[in-house]
Amino acid sequence: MSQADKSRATTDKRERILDGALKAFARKGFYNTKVSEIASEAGVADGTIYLYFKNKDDLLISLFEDRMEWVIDRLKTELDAVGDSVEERFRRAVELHFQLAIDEPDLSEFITVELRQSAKFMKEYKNPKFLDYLRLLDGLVEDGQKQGVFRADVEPRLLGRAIFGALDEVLLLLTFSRSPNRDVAEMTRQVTEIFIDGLRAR
Amino acid sequence: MSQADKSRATTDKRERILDGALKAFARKGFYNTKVSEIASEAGVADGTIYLYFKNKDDLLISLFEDRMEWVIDRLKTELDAVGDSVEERFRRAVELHFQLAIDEPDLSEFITVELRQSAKFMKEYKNPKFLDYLRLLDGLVEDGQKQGVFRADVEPRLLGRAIFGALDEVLLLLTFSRSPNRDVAEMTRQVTEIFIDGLRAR
DNA sequence: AGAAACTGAATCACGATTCATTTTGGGTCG
DNA sequence: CGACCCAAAATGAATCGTGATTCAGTTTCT
Repeated sequence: MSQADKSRATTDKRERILDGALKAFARKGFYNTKVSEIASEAGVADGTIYLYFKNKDDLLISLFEDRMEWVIDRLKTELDAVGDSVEERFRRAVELHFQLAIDEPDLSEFITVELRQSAKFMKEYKNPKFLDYLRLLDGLVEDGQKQGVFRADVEPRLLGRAIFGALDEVLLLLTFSRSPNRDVAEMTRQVTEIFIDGLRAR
Repeated sequence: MSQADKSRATTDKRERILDGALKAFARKGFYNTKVSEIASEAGVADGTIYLYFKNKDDLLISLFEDRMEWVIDRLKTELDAVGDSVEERFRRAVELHFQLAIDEPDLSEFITVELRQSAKFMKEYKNPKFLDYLRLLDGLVEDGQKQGVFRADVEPRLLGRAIFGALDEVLLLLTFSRSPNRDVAEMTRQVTEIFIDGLRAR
């Protein structure tokens, strides 16, 4: 086995554990998930998990960082593809946030439900990936202000936070609503319009 | 001791336990709080808690219901006092939500952090008080639509949810920000204006 | 006195973590 | 090539602390 392959195999097993943890946490939440359940979900022995992660908490944090990074990269890529119009970029950000409920239901459940809980238990640890995501959102507000499209009398940090809250709560609704996939496009339209019209410079 | 006094005393001890639980949960979260910590915070023996609550989960649920009811009553009262203008009522609702961080920091932390976690572990149990609060918010949107002040092409339920998310995320920010009480009035102004302008009928 | 409320030490199930043992897999040598 | 060796990786049964809950005994009420 070459060095590259060996490192690949290692990564794969680590990834299997993260996958298993995501499934398990989504299903029962962090505190109600047994390490042995994660292990069996991942198809490894209990002890193996401790070869890749210091402990259960570390596994949670690692899972966050890994998946948030994925979400952030996806958002950045899609925003780059969409051009310069702040309105259009904003709309796309909203749509992608909601789309997570369809594309990655487990991840969606994990993020919406466990983020705060962990924000708490990580009181000292400053969840940096979450802050990156917030920065992306308030960056949109800031850009809109610079372009003169958005009103200048609001703080981007505050609004970014409010927007994140709104998006995440709707994502939670989508994630848990048993009702057949409500129309993501229409929900995107409504939420986008409210914020864009509210933010627009007069 | 009269019947009224006895019931009062009982209520008091129950209330002491709820208070202790609130403090403890706010400090360390539900899963990291020991029943014995709640007991000592409340000044009762461990076993006494089980005379008033079936188990730790039941204590959590009871605490939710009790405190959310208080929050809802407070909001209803204040909205009644404020008159018919939807804009003014909306502004007041936002302000009261944020004000919780100042008035009741423990409760604020408890609600912002534990609500989702519990929404999860109460998957079957339909947190009715939380739904009442949502209903109050989408009721504002609906009223605005009926009065022709707000646009009719959005679903109140969706917007109520988005608004709750925005408010709660900002409340979280206020609750955890060590920075000296940021200006609640100014934050209220900004968030209120965005939503009202976004919702306004054209 | 009798009931109700309360107490807190003891129980007991649970589950994260450890570690002695086994398996794997590539490198070396005859 | 096959036998052998070693280190790294993996295993999973046993350990061990923890903490929710119980309940026999005590205190407080009426």
